[in-house]
Amino acid sequence: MIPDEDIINIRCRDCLDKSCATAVLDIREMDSIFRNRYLNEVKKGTNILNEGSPTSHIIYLRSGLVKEFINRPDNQEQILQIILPHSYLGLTSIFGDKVNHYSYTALTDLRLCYIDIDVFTTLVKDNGNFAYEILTSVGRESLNSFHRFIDQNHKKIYGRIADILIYFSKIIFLDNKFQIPLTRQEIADMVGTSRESTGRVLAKFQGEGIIDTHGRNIIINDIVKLEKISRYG
Amino acid sequence: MIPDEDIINIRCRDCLDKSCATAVLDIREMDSIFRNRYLNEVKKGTNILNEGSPTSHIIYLRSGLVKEFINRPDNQEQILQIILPHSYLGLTSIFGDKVNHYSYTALTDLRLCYIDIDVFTTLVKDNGNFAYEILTSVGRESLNSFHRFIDQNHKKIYGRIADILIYFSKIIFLDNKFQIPLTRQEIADMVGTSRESTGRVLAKFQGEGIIDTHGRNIIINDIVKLEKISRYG
DNA sequence: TGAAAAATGTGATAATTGTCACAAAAAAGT
DNA sequence: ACTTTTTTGTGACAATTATCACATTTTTCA
Repeated sequence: MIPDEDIINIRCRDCLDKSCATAVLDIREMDSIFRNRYLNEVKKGTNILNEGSPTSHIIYLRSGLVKEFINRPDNQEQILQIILPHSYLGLTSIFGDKVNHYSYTALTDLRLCYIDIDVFTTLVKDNGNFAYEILTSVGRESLNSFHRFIDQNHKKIYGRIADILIYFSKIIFLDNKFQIPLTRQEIADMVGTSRESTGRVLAKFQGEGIIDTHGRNIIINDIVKLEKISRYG
Repeated sequence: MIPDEDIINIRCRDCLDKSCATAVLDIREMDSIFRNRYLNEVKKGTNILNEGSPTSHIIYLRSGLVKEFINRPDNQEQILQIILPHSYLGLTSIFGDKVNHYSYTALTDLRLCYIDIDVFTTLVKDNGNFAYEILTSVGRESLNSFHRFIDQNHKKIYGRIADILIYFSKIIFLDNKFQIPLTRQEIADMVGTSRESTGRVLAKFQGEGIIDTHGRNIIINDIVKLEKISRYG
């Protein structure tokens, strides 16, 4: 897909989608990103990165939603998180062994910026404030994922599914009504249960009036009850 | 416990226990750490940090073993990892909200260095190479924990316990014979099962000749079989 | 060394959830 | 609009593992 001319030509310094971290860069530094970045638009469903591949670019998500996952030996997926716009994909993997440790797939149409890894590294080394911002976001991101994961780990499936619903409502869509960008299988892959169990739990929630579902359309009627289930279920 | 005079007085630049990251600091910078660090020796079993407490110092583990864990609402522990000497405790938590997200307890007697967080932050901001090294180690550390956790998540208890045994043998003690610094309950807390199940699995492994156990003393006789169990169990 | 506290073993039972194959429904593509 | 592919629902059954209370062993500490 070929981006519009004006989206191609907008400079990083003028870009409304730029990351928090880049705010600490000076204009010269922003321009160095601009000269070395490559803009790409990508269709829903496209595979963006595969775990194990070498990292040549930092990928910045300007718009759209991305699922981050790993392939397990029993060829099931483990979905780690849904990535929101204005974040980098897999920052954690980038430093160190320069190999991508996670895979990424577009859940919606996306707009991506590819930034050369050497340019990015140079910025980190030359601008301590930028380094600090990146460090902060790596830390926060990994804590978030980790906590979510640990939380889930000791819950039964009702609690896990409740968690997912709350996650999409409160973190991804900021609405009690949304269209979940995942199949039942993928929801299952996110919480580590089976497709069938996932469907059964959603049906049960529906039956109890906690949610309404028609396929991927979900309305949360009773968030309080859902939170109770998340806590004790 | 009061450290020996010569251990108190050794400067960071001369310290044999210093971290890889500090290797990129110049002497002036190392001395700034030295002037602002506080050495502490701590007995086995001591609580070093509690999740939720504000971060005032970076803690560097010079010697000993530490368990990193979080307290779950059902007041069980979830042990995240065993921390080896020459690493910082909870680097991930330090940037961002300046709150400790994990708790730490000494599994053996320890020697710790407390470094003022502002001094540390200044170094990160002033020395890009140092920032890069820290970034690398935060990334690597969080990937490691995360991977271990995900791996465990879809395994049955035999596989999980096998994992733990391999972990202690290959990563912590580098020996097929070791004294595990955890109770059965703690092993259970690490893999997310019950104390009873943990004991039963270890007894079973013993019965099959895969390991020998007398209390905390463990000898791994058949690492190959253990790895097979880890993979398929 | 002896008493108290902590850690571990035991066995039966119950709860949770994955699994299977197939039908039905929905979505995608032409 | 129609075919093909993908996704979802269903119900019975089996496997896994937590739970319980108590006995026993080991460790800790005075």
